[in-house]
Amino acid sequence: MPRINSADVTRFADMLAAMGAEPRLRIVRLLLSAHPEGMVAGEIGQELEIAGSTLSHHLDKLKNEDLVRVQREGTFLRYTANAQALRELLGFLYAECCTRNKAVEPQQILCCK
Amino acid sequence: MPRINSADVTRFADMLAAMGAEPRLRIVRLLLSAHPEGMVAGEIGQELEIAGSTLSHHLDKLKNEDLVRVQREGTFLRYTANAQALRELLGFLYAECCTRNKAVEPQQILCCK
DNA sequence: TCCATATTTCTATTATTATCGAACTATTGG
DNA sequence: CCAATAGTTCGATAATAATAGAAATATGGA
Repeated sequence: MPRINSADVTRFADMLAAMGAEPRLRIVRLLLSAHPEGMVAGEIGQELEIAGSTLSHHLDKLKNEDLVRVQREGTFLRYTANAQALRELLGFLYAECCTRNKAVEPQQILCCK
Repeated sequence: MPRINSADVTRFADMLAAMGAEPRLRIVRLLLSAHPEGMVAGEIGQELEIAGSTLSHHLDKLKNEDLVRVQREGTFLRYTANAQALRELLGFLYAECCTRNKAVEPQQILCCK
């Protein structure tokens, strides 16, 4: 069981905050649904009807927490969800709720049939 | 697999936002570590060194998202983590990452050995 | 080089959030 | 009823975040 230190808590809080805004949660969902190809910024904005500059700001937040990755494709920028980061976040929450304590039984979660 | 609608996304975003502040994430962690007994407000504030009025504000946010429950014990108020709400949040994230899409393999998470 | 397109960065505005002392409310015990 | 204790609500301030139009930057192609 990994040891969780103060810096980890700060980091996971930041990740949760990044996902804790409706436009950004929608962005992450959309990128997951398009995983692993991801989507270029314009497609995301069109799909979610977010103004370009606003979208850019949200993508920047997600990028700062390493929840999404970006790579240039000519004049486009392609964003993808970072599965590893999401894995770590889920692992943290599981450790907190299911492993470290007995608040939530693992088998009560969807994935653990 | 449960169908996720727009209202769900809003609700989960709000829950993530509630956990996405370091003081509140610490509160939830603390309450989970004391689960299922929970802790009275004063103990939480003492442990985390948060001023009373500030703590009250954070507990209110968590309560609004139903992430914690409260009950009076004489002159004390005892707060407990709401395991069911956490279960739903974890289930949602799992569905998004592992089930609905293939971004994160279930067995890569701690709980699914 | 110049143009068109994609996206970001800048700038400003508005809205939300965090913090905490002070005042208030609730409960128990005398 | 009064005092003591626990906790919340109020009020003010400061900090952070969201939004979006306009200007700037980056890329590729004519």
